[in-house]
Amino acid sequence: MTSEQAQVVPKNLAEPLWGSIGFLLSKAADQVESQFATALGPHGITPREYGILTTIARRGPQSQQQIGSQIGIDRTTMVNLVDSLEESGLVERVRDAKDRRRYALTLSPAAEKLVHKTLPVVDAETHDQYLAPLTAAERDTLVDLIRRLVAHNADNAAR
Amino acid sequence: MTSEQAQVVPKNLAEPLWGSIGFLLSKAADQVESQFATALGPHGITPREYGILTTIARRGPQSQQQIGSQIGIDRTTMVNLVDSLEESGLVERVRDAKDRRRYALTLSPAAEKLVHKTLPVVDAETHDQYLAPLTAAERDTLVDLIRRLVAHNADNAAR
DNA sequence: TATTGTTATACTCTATAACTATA
DNA sequence: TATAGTTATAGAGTATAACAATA
Repeated sequence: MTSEQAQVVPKNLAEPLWGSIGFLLSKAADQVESQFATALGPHGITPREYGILTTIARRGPQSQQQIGSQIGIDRTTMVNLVDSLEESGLVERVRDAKDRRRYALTLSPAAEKLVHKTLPVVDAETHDQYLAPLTAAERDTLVDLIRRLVAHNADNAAR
Repeated sequence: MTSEQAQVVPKNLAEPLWGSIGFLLSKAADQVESQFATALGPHGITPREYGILTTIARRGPQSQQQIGSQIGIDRTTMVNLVDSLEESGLVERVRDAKDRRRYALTLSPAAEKLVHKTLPVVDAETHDQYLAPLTAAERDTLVDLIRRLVAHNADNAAR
């Protein structure tokens, strides 16, 4: 997989790049995001907005840049996303009293309910569906392997 | 990972979404592509152009749409990519004699050399570096798990 | 009528630079 | 001087519609 091609793959999977870990990761990431976006659609948010909401829920009110840096979104891109969340009535831009340059992004009651009741179910269902072909042990293994890869390559990454 | 958050993760990895397989896959895919793009840069091609070249090399001359469908690139996007490869002298647009609507994209001698001598090395080095934290057995496991996921979700995928 | 490649167009995502208000 | 948020802008990547040549 790393270098050469003489790999035995299922018939319909005998595409040229099916031995490439990069191609596989890219495909898998696209699939998960697509399915997650479809599942989130009825609730009026996108996967990235989900990331913002859950980040606030777990870490408390934070500035836009703090949130963006945790989930890999530029501060200029955060502006539009927070605009959208604010228009949806899910997030409020509250000025940080200690530093009035920044906001303390806060979840609305509707967002609290969404994050703690609805979204965990959507998240679980989507992941269960996507990971269906794997056993519980295999799922744990997969997460462990990818987490180690991402951690190891986090520094070097150009990104 | 599938649903709940009470996961034990390394300190610096205790980000809100580090238990989400979708977030991890997305991060990993970004890292690999970034590193691969950096490695390919000196050779004048991008990861997607690499995909086109290797597809022609393995399956022989094909139409732009045939190639695009195998690596997930729209036919309108293929036009620009092939333009670029043609300007670089790596690919030639030869009319298919049996169906003059389509081309039989062909590798130039320079591309043949690149694909068979240079790129396998670049590919191997990039993957070895990215997969460094995993043992050989773990690498095989990873590819197997992701391949099964991608295959299983290929049909349902909205894309 | 249908299909391949093409062009024009638009939409999303992202990033850079410059501005404002605060520090 | 530096930082958080904002705006304008531009660049990738992608997708839709319409067209010419060919089937």
